[in-house]
Amino acid sequence: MAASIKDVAERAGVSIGTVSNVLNRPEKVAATTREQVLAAIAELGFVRNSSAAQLRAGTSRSLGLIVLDMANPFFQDVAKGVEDVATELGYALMLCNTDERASRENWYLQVLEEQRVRGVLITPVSVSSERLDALRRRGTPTVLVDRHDPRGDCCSVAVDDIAGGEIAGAHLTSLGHRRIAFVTGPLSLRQCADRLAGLRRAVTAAGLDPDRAIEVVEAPALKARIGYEHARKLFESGTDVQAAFCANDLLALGVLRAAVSTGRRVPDDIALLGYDDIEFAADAAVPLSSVRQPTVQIGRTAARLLLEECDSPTTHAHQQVMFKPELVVREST
Amino acid sequence: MAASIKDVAERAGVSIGTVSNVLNRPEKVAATTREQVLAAIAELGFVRNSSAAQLRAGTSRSLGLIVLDMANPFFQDVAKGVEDVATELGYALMLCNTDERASRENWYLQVLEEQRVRGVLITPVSVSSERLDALRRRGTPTVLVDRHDPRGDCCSVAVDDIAGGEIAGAHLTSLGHRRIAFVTGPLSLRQCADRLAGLRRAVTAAGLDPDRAIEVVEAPALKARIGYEHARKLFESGTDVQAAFCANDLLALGVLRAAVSTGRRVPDDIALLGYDDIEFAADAAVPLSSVRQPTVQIGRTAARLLLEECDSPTTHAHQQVMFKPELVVREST
DNA sequence: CGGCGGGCATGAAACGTTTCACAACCACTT
DNA sequence: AAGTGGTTGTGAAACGTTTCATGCCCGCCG
Repeated sequence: MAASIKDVAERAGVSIGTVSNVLNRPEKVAATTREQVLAAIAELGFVRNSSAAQLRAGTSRSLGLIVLDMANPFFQDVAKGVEDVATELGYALMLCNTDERASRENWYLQVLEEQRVRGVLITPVSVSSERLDALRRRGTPTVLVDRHDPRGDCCSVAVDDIAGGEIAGAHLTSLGHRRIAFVTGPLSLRQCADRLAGLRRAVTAAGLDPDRAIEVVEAPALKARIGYEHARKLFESGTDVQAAFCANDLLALGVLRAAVSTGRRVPDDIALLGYDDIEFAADAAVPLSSVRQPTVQIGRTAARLLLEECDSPTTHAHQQVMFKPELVVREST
Repeated sequence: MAASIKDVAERAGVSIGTVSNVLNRPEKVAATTREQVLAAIAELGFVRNSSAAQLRAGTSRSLGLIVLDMANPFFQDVAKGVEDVATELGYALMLCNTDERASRENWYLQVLEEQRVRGVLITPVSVSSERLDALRRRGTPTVLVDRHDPRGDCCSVAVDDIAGGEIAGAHLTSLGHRRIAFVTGPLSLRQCADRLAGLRRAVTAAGLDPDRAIEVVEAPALKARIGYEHARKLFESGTDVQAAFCANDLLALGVLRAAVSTGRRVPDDIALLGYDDIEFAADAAVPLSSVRQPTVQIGRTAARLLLEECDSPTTHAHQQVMFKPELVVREST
């Protein structure tokens, strides 16, 4: 069906090898020959078959990125960072969405390994994955994103959530707040637990008793709707909290809605601090203060670590990169 | 390096063909032989090389999806729909982000064609693309997403934006509003122009003069920040508009912020109607009424059309599917 | 007993590249 | 005239599958 390199060779009246050279090392072939070959390529609409190229080369020029949820702004930004670096270096990116399902993660790992991708960036569904270990064992470089590798047998890029919680707590206590709600998703998520730990540390450092200063509101998901419902219940209970620190911006936006709908003014009646600094945080009805993670940079760094390992697998030493988050103050605190 | 089918064959003491049969038609192989082969596969950690399989088969089991911007919730939902259908049928998805740059679009089209993907779903950067036409001419099925193909030589799935504008206009006029602001992105975008056309039609149908009833506020981008700035200017000018229809939800959220910050009450002082019904619309400080597009269904439909064309290229007839949007009323109107 | 058919396994060809050792040619130098 | 070196081009092998014609073995029927 499609024209092959052989058809091009015949048409241009040269050998197959020469066509291949025009494609891969044009400077090695005489200008006139090259012209003829290029003309033949154009006439036939030839497009290189990368399966054949890969088969022969034994390696592809593509990366896999497996994330938990592409609807999550965090992963979008990470993906953007990865994509930037990848396209810059001529790698194609296979973007894979697990929806937090282990079965899909395994399926994608299988597909990527069959495709012989050069490397894989992944935020695994659970801490340990047999298939992932197998992939690594067989020699495909792997980088963990937003996860820390306890065993140090691959690179990882994460953000220090304890530090993030601490920054948040320091900010709120320095504004004089003595009763702080921590609105969070399931504390079984490391992220949430760490942010709480950091908050407690900061509150303690400010000379308060964390058990009395912090009121934990644990919600079942990190969504705006859920934040709204829980905050509403909290407000209607006649709470005395002066500030709410939320485990992510969506929760915070939900809390903001609850505040507006119960007639509270932000930040006068209640201060509000989010986490992630999603793009929309700055444009909320009351622009939201937030703890920003360097998401795009996480992606870029992860991609660079991966490609470094691909390029020099022997000299490469695994690194555990840990970024520090940063406070962005707007009108809600 | 990696174990090949040949290694497996040796280890299991069978021929290469038999291993291939175990992989592809297990029922054709005697149970005991199959066991041995499977054992050998497990021991060696064999993973099929899909480049070789593809090369031989001449066709791959993957699709390409090229979108303008993965940060846009519209495309996220579309992608989800496509992914659902694709994985269900065992196809892998290559997700490609052009960032609205033609150069990237061309690069991705090249990569996808080299990979011999089975088909391509695309929202092209511009109306006509030489590379895209070439791809189609060479026999790769193509479906346009959120675009209408004027020439009818491929399938397309889009949404009727004129109808959307009309629904919006009918809703607002039925609420008694006589002066309506249309806050929009560049009118050079078909989407925006169509929605305005629909709005004018509805206003006319309500017995009003569209030139006097509608105040067009054309902003340079469909972003919350921009919506805030333009709405603020509008409000401070002492306008008499009673309602604002926004070309997308992000603009509407910006307008909401402007309303809140200038002390206007929504919907009493000003009614607000968005477009797209992004997930967050329901959880804004004032839950936003919006015109919903069936995004996930667009993705599913597009994928199904594509796979249908792949499966029966001869009998397939191109279809131009056009969905109608739907009004979702919440508290902002 | 001879022949036949079904169930399984085999071996080789083919897919479209890349790569590499080698050949052909030319221009110089000795 | 022979040798040297450099520039271009050639042809065949190899990559790991799938597929298909072929062959083998066994049991059954006549």
